[in-house]
Amino acid sequence: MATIYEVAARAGVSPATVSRVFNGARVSADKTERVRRAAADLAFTPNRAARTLRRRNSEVIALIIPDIGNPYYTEMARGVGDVARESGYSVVLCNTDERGDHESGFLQIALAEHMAGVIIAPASERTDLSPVLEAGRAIVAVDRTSTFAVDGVTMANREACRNATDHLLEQGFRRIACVTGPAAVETAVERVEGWREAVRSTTGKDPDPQLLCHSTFRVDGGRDAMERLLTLPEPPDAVVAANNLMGVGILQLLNERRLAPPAIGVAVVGSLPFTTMSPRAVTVVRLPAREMGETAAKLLIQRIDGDDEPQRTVVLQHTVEPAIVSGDDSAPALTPTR
Amino acid sequence: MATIYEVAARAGVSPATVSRVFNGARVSADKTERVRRAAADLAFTPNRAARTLRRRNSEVIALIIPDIGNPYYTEMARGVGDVARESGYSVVLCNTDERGDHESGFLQIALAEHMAGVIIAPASERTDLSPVLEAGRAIVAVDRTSTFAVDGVTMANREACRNATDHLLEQGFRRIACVTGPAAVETAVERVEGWREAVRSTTGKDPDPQLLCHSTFRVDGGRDAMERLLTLPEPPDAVVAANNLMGVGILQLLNERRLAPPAIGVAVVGSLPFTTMSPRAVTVVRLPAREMGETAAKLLIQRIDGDDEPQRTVVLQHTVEPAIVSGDDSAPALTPTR
DNA sequence: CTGAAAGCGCTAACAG
DNA sequence: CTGTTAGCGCTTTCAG
Repeated sequence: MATIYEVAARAGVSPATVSRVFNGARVSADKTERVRRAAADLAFTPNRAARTLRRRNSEVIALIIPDIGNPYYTEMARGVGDVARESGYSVVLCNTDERGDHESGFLQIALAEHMAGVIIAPASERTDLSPVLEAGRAIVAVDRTSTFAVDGVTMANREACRNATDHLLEQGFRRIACVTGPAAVETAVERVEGWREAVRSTTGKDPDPQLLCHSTFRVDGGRDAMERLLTLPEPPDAVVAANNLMGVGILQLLNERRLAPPAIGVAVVGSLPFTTMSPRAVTVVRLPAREMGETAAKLLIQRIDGDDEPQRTVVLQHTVEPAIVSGDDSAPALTPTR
Repeated sequence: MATIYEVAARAGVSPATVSRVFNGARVSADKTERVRRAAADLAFTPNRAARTLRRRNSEVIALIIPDIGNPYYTEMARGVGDVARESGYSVVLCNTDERGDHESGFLQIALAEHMAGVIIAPASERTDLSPVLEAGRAIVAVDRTSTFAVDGVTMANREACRNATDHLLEQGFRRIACVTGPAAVETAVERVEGWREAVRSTTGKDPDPQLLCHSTFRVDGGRDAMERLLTLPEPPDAVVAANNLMGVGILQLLNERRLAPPAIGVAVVGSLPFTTMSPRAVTVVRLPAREMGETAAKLLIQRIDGDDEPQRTVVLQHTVEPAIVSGDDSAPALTPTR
């Protein structure tokens, strides 16, 4: 690892000039050329730790997500990565497993490493973002909002789940269960509201509380919840899954029990990326995860670049891919794989 | 962000003593206590850039993978993360999208940031790892080997695919296709060999070359390949997918064409984590991805800690979860979800 | 056990 | 446009 001094010596210029060449400051063509050549000869790469120390600012963005095993977040990560790379930032992915302690650990590290900014899907609405704010670092919340004053990018969760439920109602289902995530997670709660709204506005009354199941936002969570629902004295005739993974779990269990749709109505909020069944019997509400990542990254980079407009929140719109209950079953699947 | 000097002043000691307290060097109990208190009061966090600059070594490990959208790699990432965290390292995930240029970019960054080590699933056998080696940094290759002299952790790819194919043969299939990844990817090729071996040893002759399909290691790749295979004058009666995502694509297409197993035999090398079908009709060869990550992390940390034994390679064993062709179909699925 | 002091490699004034 | 110089915050000899 050659240093700027060795390059300077070899090129016959001062270290400052070398630094300037690598930072786009004005340097005569002649010296620029000599520096470039010397740097190439020595395989020089600027020492980022030194640069960060000096500038009190690095070129990396932390992306903190609750579940790296969920394709929804990895798709989002792709969006963040693409936009960030275009602007010269690297993204480091931090997986909290929905644990608050890991979350604050990563936040800590982001500050200690002087990272340029952080994009976080907070495990809780009350995740303490104040250290970041106080340090004057850029931050944007994705997927879930925060009680702290930060920019945000979210989905229209209530509407998404309402749309999903509406499709089930249109198909004639009347006893529709809702399987959602932990009550502490905002998206889980908002989606329940959408479900309740839809049922209420069609049937004129609140859904049976027994039909609401909280569980984890994972495959197991969906399985467990569905299992519980099936043991009800009066089981549901349809179910709406509040996230993709729960949808997978629900469908797995139903398949095992020989209850696959259309025997029972199923709608899922979120895409089923790696499903192997023809998804035509399931209503899927596609959430633009990648776009969410891109938007968050753009917002963050604007802030890093000094934008100090008032706090903003962007709400992204979903698209509904309705189940086909009857019709030409040999047509291609409606849900594109990628 | 308080500095070590402010903490020192508040505790009435020298900066060196503060440093010692935070690095586990011997300091009197009295001063240790005063330093701890002062640090807490000031919410002091050591500046990592400074520490890294000085020590020429950071506490982060780079994990470079070709496809963050593949659950196989995210499972592996979990394994790496868990082991690393236990030893006080943070892991940053770098997604190359199977692109050599991104790959070398990340390698560059890892060096420039003086990261403690890197774990890489090389996009190609010939990915240039020499800069890392020359810098004396620890490195281990996972999933795929390297022509460079580095430690490695891989799967028994040939055997895995051979086992998968054998199960198909045992079920009586005789015209078995193999759908695999790019010919440039080692795992893709090794798995083909396993297929060929199995076919040869049972039928006594080489498989029909038309039955071998190279494509991308993704869902689309599996779909495309399967589609091609079905147009053959003499289509296969079974197919072995060389990775999980291709397996998903193949099953999707077969479902759409109403050709789902057991109408056609299917075996997959790799788990089907988010599949919604009952997987009992499909032979799955489970690859211990998480364990691979854990092993790689342990190996890497040993090297970081100065171990200079000769180069090592660990080969992990898979487990076969055979398809159930006949029998009690209402039993639980054989493939656990998590 | 503790403090003083010298950098790690880079950038950013400040002169010239 | 270019060189000199003074640190960024931390660790680590080297004395004491």
